[in-house]
Amino acid sequence: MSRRKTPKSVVKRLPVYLRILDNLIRRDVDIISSRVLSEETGFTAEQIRKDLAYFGAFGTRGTGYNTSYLRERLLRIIGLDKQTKIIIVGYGHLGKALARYNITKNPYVRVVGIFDKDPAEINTEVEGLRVSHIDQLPEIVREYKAKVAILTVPAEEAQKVVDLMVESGITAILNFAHTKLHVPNHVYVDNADLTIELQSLIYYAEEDEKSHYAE
Amino acid sequence: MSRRKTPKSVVKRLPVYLRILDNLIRRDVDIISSRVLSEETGFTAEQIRKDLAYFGAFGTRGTGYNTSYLRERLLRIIGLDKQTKIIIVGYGHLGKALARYNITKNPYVRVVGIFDKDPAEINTEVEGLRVSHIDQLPEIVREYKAKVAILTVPAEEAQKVVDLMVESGITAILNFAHTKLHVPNHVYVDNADLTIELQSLIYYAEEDEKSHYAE
DNA sequence: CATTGTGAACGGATTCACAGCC
DNA sequence: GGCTGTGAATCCGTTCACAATG
Repeated sequence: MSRRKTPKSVVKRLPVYLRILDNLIRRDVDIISSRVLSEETGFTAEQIRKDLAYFGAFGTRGTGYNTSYLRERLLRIIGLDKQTKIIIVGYGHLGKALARYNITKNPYVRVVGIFDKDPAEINTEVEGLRVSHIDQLPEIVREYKAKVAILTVPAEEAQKVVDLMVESGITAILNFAHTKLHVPNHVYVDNADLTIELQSLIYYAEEDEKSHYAE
Repeated sequence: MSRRKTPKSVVKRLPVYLRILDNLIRRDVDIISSRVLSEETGFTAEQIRKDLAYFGAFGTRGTGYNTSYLRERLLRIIGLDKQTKIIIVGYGHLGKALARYNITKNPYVRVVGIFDKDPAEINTEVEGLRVSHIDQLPEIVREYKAKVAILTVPAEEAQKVVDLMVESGITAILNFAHTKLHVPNHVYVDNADLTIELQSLIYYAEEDEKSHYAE
C-alpha cells in the first residue's frame, strides 16, 4: 500500500501493463487474470501481482483485475492521467525521428517545445510545432511548466544544456547523449544511449553457448 | 576468469568503460585507476573492479589499469574486435535516424542491410547502402552472416519479421517495436521501446519528494 | 474453487573490508 | 603507500507457497 520508494524495476514494468490493458480494452475484454497478463508480458504472474500490490489491492480474488479500472489506476500512478508536457532538445536525426514518432500521436504526452542551436533548423515546422533556438528553452519550459525532457544533443554540449534545463525546472531526462550527466538529486536521468545498448547486445550475439532469455 | 554466465548488469556496463577509455586514450592518458573510472562513469570503484575481474586480472596493483590494454581486452570481450555486421529492419522515422546515426560512423559495426516493405522506400540510398525489400532479408543475412538486428517495424508486423530474421540466422535483436517478441532460447532480445521508456520517466517527473539518483 | 495478496525463502548483484602485490 | 582483486556480508528484487476472499 505504501508508496514509499517503489523499485525502479517495478516502475519500468507499469507502462507495459498499461499497453496490454489498452489492447485488451480495445478488444472489449473486461477482466484479466495475472496469469494471462503474464503470458502477454513475459513477466511472472506473481511478479505482476506484487507490482500492482505496491500501489494497493486492485483485483478481485477468484476473478482477476477489471481492465478499465486497472488502466485508470495505472494512468494515475504513472502520472499520465493529465497530459504530460515534454520538450525535445536536439533536432538532429534522432530528435527529428522522435518528434515525428508516436510520442506526438500518444494522447498521454504533448510536445511543447523542440530546441536546437543550428540556425538552419530554427522555425522549421514539425507536427504543428516550430523548432526554437535553445536560448528560448527557459522561457518555454517555464511557460508550460514542462518537467520532462528528451535530450539528443552531441556529447560535448550535453552537460551545458542539462544545466540550463534543470535550472529552468526540468526534473526528468531521457538521455540519448553519449555521456554521463551530472544533475542534482531531485532530477531523474534515464540513460538511453543507443550505442551502448547496441554494443552490449553484440556481446550476446557472439555467444553461441547457453540460452539467454529475452529481457 | 571464467566466462560462464556473466550477469546482464555487468555486460551493460562494459561498453560504458569502453567509451571512457576511448576518450582517455584520445587525451593520451595511459593509466587509469578504478577510482577515476568511478568518477567518470558514476559506478562505484569496487563495482568496476569486480566487473573487470569477471574476465581476468587486467590491472596492476598500486598503479591502476593501462588504458590501451584494457581497451583491447574489452573490445575482445564484447566482441567488437572484429567488425560486427548488423541489419536495420524497418525504415520509418526511427529506422532512418538510426541508419544515419553514429552507428554507421562507428568503426566497430557495419550496417550490411536495411529493409522495409514500402515500395516507395526500396532502393533509396542512405550512407552508401540501398534499402532492400524485406523479402531479401534471408539472402543478405546469410550472405554476410549477420547476427545482430535492429528492429523498428510496427507492432503488428514485428513477430512475423522476427520469425523470418531468426530463421535466417539473427541471434541478437534490439527491439524498438511496441510489442513483446517470442524467440527461441538462443536468441537474445533487448527491449528499447521508447514509449515505455518515456512513460516510466514520467513517473519520476511527478514525484517531488525523495531524491532519485541518475541510473 | 479460482485468483489475489503477501510473508518467507531464495538468489543475484552490490558493497564492504581487507589481503595481496607493485 | 596505493591500488587491485576478492571472499564475506549485505541489500534488494524475484520466486515460492499459502492464507485470504469474492
